Amino acid sequence: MSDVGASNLTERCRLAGLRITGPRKAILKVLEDSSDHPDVEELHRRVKRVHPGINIATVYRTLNVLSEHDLIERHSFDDGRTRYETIPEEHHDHFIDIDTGEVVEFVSEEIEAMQEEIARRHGFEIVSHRLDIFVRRRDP
Amino acid sequence: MSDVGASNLTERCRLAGLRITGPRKAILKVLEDSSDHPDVEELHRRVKRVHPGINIATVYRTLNVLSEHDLIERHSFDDGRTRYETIPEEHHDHFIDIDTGEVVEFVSEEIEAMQEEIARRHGFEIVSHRLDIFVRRRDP
DNA sequence: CTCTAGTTGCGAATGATTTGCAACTGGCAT
DNA sequence: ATGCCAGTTGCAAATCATTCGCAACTAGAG
Ligand SMILES: [Mn+2]
Ligand SMILES: [Mn+2]
Ligand SMILES: [Zn+2]
Ligand SMILES: [Zn+2]
Repeated sequence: MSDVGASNLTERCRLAGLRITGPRKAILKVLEDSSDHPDVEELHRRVKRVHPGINIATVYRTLNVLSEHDLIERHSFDDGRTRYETIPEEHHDHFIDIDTGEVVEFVSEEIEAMQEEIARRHGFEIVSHRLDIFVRRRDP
Repeated sequence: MSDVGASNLTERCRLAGLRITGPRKAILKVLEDSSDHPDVEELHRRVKRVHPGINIATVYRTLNVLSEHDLIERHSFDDGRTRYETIPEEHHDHFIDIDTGEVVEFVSEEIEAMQEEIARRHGFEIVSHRLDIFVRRRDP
């Protein structure tokens, strides 16, 4: 039970030639189960619940490996620690509520298209980008 | 001689109630004279040329004060160190050439407008944002 | 089952940035 | 001009997130 949706991330790891060890299984599961943007400490905390002995250095190393293989995404949001999320179905950018720290995702085909357009005008080819919009709830 | 263009930044500091000390004069001058996006070490190097005794902790502290008063802008660009630039006449975003590290500025009214639009749709008010586009020169 | 390169735990090392503290010094008030 | 004192500085030590060295494991190919 609970094995619904054969772990895509684990399969992708295998394809990337990564060993599927106990600590990694735990980390992958936590990543898949997370729908927010946790930092390393928080991921470590979550992973310990299923794999108590895990060391935070292992979490760091595994996240680096996963991110080098483009299996997860790394974010900054300017609060000093790096945050992570699984690669989404569809690319999105983020609103960060500066009052609550809440992160809200959004998609804008128009903005994406305009980026391509302006990059082309400058003779550049886009490799990646990040659009972080720091916001505050509208006074109603 | 060379005192052309009475230092706007210094005046803004005075208005903000900051003391204009020797070390600060030097830092402000370097910031005004820089048209790139130097990091703290580089700024420290440049400041030492006009004020040899300055300590890097002072540079850090001053940059923090200036940035808290919105007199300069802080950037990340994902290379581990924080970079700075004076607040520009007109807001702009950045291309970062991942091969050379070169930073190129651009302005897109359209993208700015779309951000406002989408933020409004989500019930947010934009406080600030950052759009960093990591690029590579087009194969000609 | 064996063997080995990949992985892990642990503690020490890094590197950027911050901080405690005593010694200075702008610049407003006499 | 002179004095005063909160803001500032230099220096060294402390933080904080992240990385690394290394010896002990172990996944998984053959
Ligand atoms: Mn996201
Ligand atoms: Mn710029
Ligand atoms: Zn985007
Ligand atoms: Zn912008």
